[in-house]
Amino acid sequence: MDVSPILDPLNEAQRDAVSASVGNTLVLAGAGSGKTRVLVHRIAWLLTVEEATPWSVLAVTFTNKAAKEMRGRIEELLGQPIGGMWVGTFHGLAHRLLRAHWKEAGLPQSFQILDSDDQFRMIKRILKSLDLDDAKWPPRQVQWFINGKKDEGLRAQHLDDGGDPYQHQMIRIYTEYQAACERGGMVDFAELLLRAHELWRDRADILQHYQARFRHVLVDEFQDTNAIQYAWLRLLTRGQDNLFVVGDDDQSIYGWRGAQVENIRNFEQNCSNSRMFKLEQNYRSTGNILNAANALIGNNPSRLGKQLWTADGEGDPINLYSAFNEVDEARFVIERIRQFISDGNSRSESAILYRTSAQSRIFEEALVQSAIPYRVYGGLRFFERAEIRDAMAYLRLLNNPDDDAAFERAVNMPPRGIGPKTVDAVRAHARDFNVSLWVATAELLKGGAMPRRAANSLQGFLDLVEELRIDTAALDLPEKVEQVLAASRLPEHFEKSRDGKGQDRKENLEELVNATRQFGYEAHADEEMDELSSFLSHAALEAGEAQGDPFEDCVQLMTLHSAKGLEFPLVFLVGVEEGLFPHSMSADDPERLEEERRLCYVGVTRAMQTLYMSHAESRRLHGQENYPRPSRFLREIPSSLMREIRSGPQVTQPLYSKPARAYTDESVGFSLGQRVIHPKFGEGVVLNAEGQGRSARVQVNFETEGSKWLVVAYANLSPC
DNA sequence: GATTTAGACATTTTT
DNA sequence: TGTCTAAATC
Repeated sequence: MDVSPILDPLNEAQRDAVSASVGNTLVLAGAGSGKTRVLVHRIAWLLTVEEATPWSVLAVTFTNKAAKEMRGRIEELLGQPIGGMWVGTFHGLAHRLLRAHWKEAGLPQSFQILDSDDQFRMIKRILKSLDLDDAKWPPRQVQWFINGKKDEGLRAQHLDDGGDPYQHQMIRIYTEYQAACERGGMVDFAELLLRAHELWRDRADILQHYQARFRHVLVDEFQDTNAIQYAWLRLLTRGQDNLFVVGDDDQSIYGWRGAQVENIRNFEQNCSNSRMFKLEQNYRSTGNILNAANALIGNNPSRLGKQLWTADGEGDPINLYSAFNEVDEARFVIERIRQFISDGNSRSESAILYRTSAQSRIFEEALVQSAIPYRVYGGLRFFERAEIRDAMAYLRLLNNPDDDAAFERAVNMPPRGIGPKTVDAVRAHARDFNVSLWVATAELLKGGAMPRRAANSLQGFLDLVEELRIDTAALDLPEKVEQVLAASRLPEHFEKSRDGKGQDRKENLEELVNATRQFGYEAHADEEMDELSSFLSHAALEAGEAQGDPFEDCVQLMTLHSAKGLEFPLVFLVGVEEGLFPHSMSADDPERLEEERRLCYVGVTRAMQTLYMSHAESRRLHGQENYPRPSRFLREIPSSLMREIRSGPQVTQPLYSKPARAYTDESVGFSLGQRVIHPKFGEGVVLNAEGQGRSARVQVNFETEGSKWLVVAYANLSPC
């Protein structure tokens, strides 16, 4: 058998991992070391050398994008489709299991997926029905609590309040929420995983079937698994030693949402007969960038340990820019990007990475001003748009009239004279008789106690949905959607709204028809669901691409979290300041501080050729002027790898933020932005000056001591 | 039922 | 300081 296409493109470490005998295997894959490649080639190896059938392979990822990429690359390598293989996200695969075993999982056959927004609204409704003030019990916090518990595999009945009234109330809300989900046949994201786990845990026969089927289980980004995902994998592979996982403990940046680094750190202790392979050769970045990354991450005490290296050259040093303030920082970055572009590079080869999404605004303004196209990652995605959700609500009602979330959304959208009072009456009836909003409406109308106007509107709504269901029953999906849209009158409603977005919204609705057509072309035949339910699940599980034309050549703006897995020739890591990065919310806890450092490591290793890091001496945050010190992460990178870029005095002038002011105040003797040294406080930058003669004072931002006002006559400052 | 205004609040996000 | 939500008003 010729295995050369599988092994030849690999380096030695990769080859060892790919060709390892079947057994529990951990591949510790550093940034840019060919992680996906190993996974893909390993599967190809199993299918050829180990003679595994596609049927016997399960490969799990976290995002739909990663799943799609993996499938595509395997098929490309093998030159044939891999039909029977299960490749998907944890949630997608759990969903598939639950569809196949809905009865055993205790779900109605027509169960619906509740996405985050539906879940949020559902929680708000529960709070209202429990008569709880949502100022005191913020729905976001409740959502966080419930999902957190589910991610740990805990149901409300497992929880103990320990006498704490806060916990007690949260558990009560959790209980009510779960009951409401069950009444409506709703399953939220975390519930998918939890149910799938319980299914296998409680039904030995079903578990055995899958254990017998999946002889090979592979996991991508293993450091991001949470407790329930891990438990699910352990059940499936129990006693089989067939778990092959790839990940990097140094890139674990989702601890805050339940990911457990311990899963990868303790892999060898937890799994029998396990081996570890380290991939340390990096194919992405220059030597200087890797050395910086290695030095930085070396400050984290608890690691599995690994050193990235490259066979290529050292490259340029890392550029460090100390901006006067955040405006100057943006100005500097955009200026460098402009140069980069005029040197003949494309805009999409450059990226601006920041810790918090609020930081994007100032860069966007500067880019707009320079007329440079850009794209911000992580906005609203297609199926999250209000108009799309409105239209989907009608489709959901066709599928299942008891879908309360859909009912609430559609009942007065477009407005048809069903106000909050009317809806409240329906809600009250639904609660009292423990029925869905749809049934409650029908009952109220039959009772005849409704005011005439409201009754007419409600009847009209019920009739509309009912007629649509009958009329479109035989149509295929795109036609169905087209007819539903027309009957809902949503397009007209958006069209006549004149907030400038009306046309866009109407076009998005047309795009929805396209999406259903596209969906029809893709293979979803193996599922035993009708086309509409299948599409609804798809919409919930895969929210689609974010806005923005991905084909246009744009400067890329994103948070460090969303940059994981990407690479760019030119990277700007901005706002590298204490309080912002590491973020003040993480500063007190050593574990979270380590995660911040890993985040910085992720950021640094995104850069292929050139990396700029910048911090500002002064930054406006929440309307307040701050004088942050440079981040400790900057000090953790050896200065021999860095090149400081000093701005000339002409650029220290804040461009638009402050009224023009003299640079050099002769009476003070120092200029703004100038670097000075103080015998006790060390080096710093002059931020501000006031007064004259003996009372003249300057504000200096010291690297170690922070910002201080000093009287020039006594301070013994000297330029440096 | 749309538009205006006041108030809260401000890590990171995929499914 | 800017954004988002909810109440208040036309």
